[in-house]
Amino acid sequence: MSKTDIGKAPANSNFIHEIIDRDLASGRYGKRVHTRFPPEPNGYLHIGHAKSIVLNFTTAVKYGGKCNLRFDDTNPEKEASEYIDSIIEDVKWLGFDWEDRLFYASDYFNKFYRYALKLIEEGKAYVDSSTPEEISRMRGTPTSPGIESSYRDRTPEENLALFEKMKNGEFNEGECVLRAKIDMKSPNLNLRDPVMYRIKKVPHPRTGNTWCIYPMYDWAHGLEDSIENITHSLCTLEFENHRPLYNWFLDQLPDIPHPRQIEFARLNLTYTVMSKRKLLKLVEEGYVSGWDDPRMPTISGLRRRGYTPSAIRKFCERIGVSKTESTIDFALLEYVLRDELNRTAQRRMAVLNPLKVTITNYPEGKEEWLDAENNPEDSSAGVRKIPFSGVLYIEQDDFLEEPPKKYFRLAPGREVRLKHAYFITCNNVIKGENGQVKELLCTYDPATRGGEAPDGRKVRGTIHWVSARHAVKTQVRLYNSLFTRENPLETEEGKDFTDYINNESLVTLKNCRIEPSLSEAKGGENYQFLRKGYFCLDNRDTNPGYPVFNRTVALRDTWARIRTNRNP
RNA sequence: UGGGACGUCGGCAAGAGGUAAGCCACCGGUUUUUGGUACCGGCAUUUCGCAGGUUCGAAUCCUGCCGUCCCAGCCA
Repeated sequence: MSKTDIGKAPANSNFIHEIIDRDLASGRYGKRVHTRFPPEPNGYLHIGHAKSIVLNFTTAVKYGGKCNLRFDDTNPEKEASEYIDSIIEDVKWLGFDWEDRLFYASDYFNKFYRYALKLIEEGKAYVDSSTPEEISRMRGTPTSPGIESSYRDRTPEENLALFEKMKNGEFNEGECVLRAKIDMKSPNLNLRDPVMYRIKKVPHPRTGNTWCIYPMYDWAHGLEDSIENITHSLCTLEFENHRPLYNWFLDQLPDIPHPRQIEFARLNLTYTVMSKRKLLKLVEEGYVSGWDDPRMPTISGLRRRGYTPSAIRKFCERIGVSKTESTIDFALLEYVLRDELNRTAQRRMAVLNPLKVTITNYPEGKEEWLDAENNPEDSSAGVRKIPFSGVLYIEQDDFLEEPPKKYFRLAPGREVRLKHAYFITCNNVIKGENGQVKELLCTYDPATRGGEAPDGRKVRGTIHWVSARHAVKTQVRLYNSLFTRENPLETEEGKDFTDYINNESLVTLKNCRIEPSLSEAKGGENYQFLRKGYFCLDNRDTNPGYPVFNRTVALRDTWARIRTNRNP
């Protein structure tokens, strides 16, 4: 799907769209649909966020509406502009356009403040001078009601004065908070006089030292939505319990728009973790090289790994939107990716674990340049020339001295096709001191140039190769799942998710050989290394003369499956 | 001894009283100069968490159970 297709094809309906359909029919929001993606800039975006981004933006497109990008920057302790920059980059990279609607909750701090004043004046909010511990204790538990603070009955005048002092920095952090006066006996803990403002004498990335009181999520979020005239505020399931509070705050301000909050299930994927806290731990404790480590489920990690924005979008549309907590099989993500790359990625030949092959009957010093199609799925991709000579490398896996049944590749006395080149037959095996295969002596059939035998004889196996003299030495990184468990959070006694990190999640091969055309590979482009998988240049670690490739995803490997099924 | 939500194939997910879509995974097979791709076939019928009930007819409606998740931040 190209960027211009966004929102045109998807539109698999879901329960949220049904709600919107009804709102549209009833004219509830003036026939408008306006959504928003509201990240907190306290970490990097991951594929779970992509689900929300895709949902919000494509929903807007489907209904001819708009979608804002809004930073929910209400907690300067955790937030940083580094994160703002990365989030902007990632949403853009995913292919979405918020036009001129990039907003920040912090831009509304003044409005929030004035609305708070209004609630105080109406006796609906009060300054509580209890300690955090007292407030926590008085909140009660899920099964027992809370008790009212002794400060709950302060007069509006008193509260106004106190709140003013809070704003002016006349109190220390933790000395007091502004609370909504709702119901300490509510079975919903969120309604037990929730905190609206707390004191934080911390500079804010955007407002600097202007404020030392910062609004809490519940107080801020509905107002942000209302100020931006959002119609449908989509969020994840854990905010379901907050919806009554979202509505309560807006009900106290009857003159401003009141969006509808709808909750959906967040994305979980097998063999990875998705919480910012856990991803941060992986980064900080060095389990991965950074937020953009290609093993990370972050947008930046997937990008570096070679995932395309369109594959991520397609994936997000495929998984559906519901309220059922679910875990998507990572294989589905890989399927969607392969499905795209198969159609778009040019083919190249690369030998990951080289085994030398000498063609004994090939004229000394001769070389020839053969035609190779760039993509059998797309003839417009054209052809390229690849060099052939008397000394080649093939994959170590593609030769077996004692081949098992159904093994179609090279073996002593056996003939195979070198893709795009010739049939070769293995005559001799040269071994090293430890008995390891060092080199193969083969003969080629000059009549099979291009890979077809004029006498019509067939070979079962076709393998890839590179010309030793022409090949470029390179590093290839094979990535596997970050964890060995489908659900790394399901831990045994005394263990945590980091105990299940897959020590084969990164396998670095330093002696690979690629066909010469690959030395012109560009970052951000995907190539299929024939019979191996899809790879892309690692822009960060590539050195002049020594390219580094990341394996984006392997090809399906039926032979590997046969093997494991045979001896499990 | 609370409140809010959710239970349809191994994983997602349609389904809205008329007799269980689709996709991934998995298993067979065909084609193939990639053991890739493509294509064909199989994969929920005493079956929709369980048990009752209503109905000519129930995954859909009613009742009661069971299971899972969320909530006691001055995080979002």
